[in-house]
Amino acid sequence: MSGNEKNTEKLILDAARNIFIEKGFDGARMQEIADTAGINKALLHYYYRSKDQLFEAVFRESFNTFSPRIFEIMSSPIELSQKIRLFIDSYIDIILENPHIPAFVLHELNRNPGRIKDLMPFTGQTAGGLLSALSQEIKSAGYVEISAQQLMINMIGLCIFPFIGRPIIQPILFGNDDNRFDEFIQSRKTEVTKFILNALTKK
Amino acid sequence: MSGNEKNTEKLILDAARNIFIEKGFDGARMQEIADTAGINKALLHYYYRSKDQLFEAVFRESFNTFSPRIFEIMSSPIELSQKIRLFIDSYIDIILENPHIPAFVLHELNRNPGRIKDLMPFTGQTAGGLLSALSQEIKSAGYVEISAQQLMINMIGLCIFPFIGRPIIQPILFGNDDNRFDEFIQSRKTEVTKFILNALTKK
DNA sequence: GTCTATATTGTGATAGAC
DNA sequence: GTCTATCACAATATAGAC
Repeated sequence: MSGNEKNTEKLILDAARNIFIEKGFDGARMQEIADTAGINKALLHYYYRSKDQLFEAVFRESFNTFSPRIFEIMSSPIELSQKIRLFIDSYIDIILENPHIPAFVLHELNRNPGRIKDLMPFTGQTAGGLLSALSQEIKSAGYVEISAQQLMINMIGLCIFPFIGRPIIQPILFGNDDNRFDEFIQSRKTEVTKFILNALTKK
Repeated sequence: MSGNEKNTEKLILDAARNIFIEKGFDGARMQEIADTAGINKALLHYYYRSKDQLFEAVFRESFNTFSPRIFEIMSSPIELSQKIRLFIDSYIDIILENPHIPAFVLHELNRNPGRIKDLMPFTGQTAGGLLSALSQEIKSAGYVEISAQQLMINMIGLCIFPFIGRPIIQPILFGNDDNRFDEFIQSRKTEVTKFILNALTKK
């Protein structure tokens, strides 16, 4: 344990995060991670025995960027319409800070669906309770009939999709203009919130 | 050109499609494609000079599974509410027939965003006209104020997300039970259509 | 802890016989 | 058109000096 250990480990993790998230596990190269971190391959293997272990660290971290906050907000004791506003707002904020993580996590889970089981002990238990609670809140609020599952998927999908789909959305809908896409994203918080709340309101 | 050429080419393309869509470009191996096709690597390179060219064929095909149909439906001269119903219905049908293509195409476009330009000559031109037409239809129908872009993204996102997110959605929301997820997807057509039409209706 | 050098295996691609 | 054999290089991982 020399004085540089913590620092080097952070350099490695930062580099690994960038490379893995950009290229995925299969596209990432240990050499490139080492170069980005400003060290050599051997030192990578000194800190993390294998590419798999290094990836595992990055993937876990990425996964946890999103899930805890979701559960936290959805289980807070506030009125449903406010909860939805807060959820959309916070969720899009988190994505804006980590715009490439959703595509990364979803791709890696599709590549290896079994991986989710390692991350579930927390996630799985909490979900059941949250959903039945949400289901009650929907009824109490006098909203239209919709299952808690459908509503959750709608909310998350509406927030995430523009980012996952950016490489196809931007060129087709906004041309090469980054600014027009950014404006689109900026207005998304308001637009998605309006859209969802209106969809839930009886006529 | 022997009698088997067409047949072999189809074997190769079928195998390549399966492997590339399952594992992505970086995860796919020419050896595995050859094995799946029941031939050897050399023959792969005889039909497609390189892995890139073989991938290109598969990717183009996958991309075109979705985009033409979208434009076709959205430019058909029917009433907007019917158009939306038809769109959701057809779009989810297409995904059900090719459930892994959306994740595949979006991942490969994120891995190499420049690639979209090769596929745009058709796509790009048509989009502009469709969007301004859609914008008019939204106003004429007396719906809430929403841009054509926001509406399109909402419709596509609500259809696609459950499939891209399946590896995380199913375990968390429905446990290991495939049937409960299938039921969920089955009801999605109706649910998404209701959700969107209600969101568009003034109160 | 960090480096250089190297072992070992994997992988895309081609040569050449049939 | 199809095969076997092989090349050339890329990539993960380790050995061993400092």
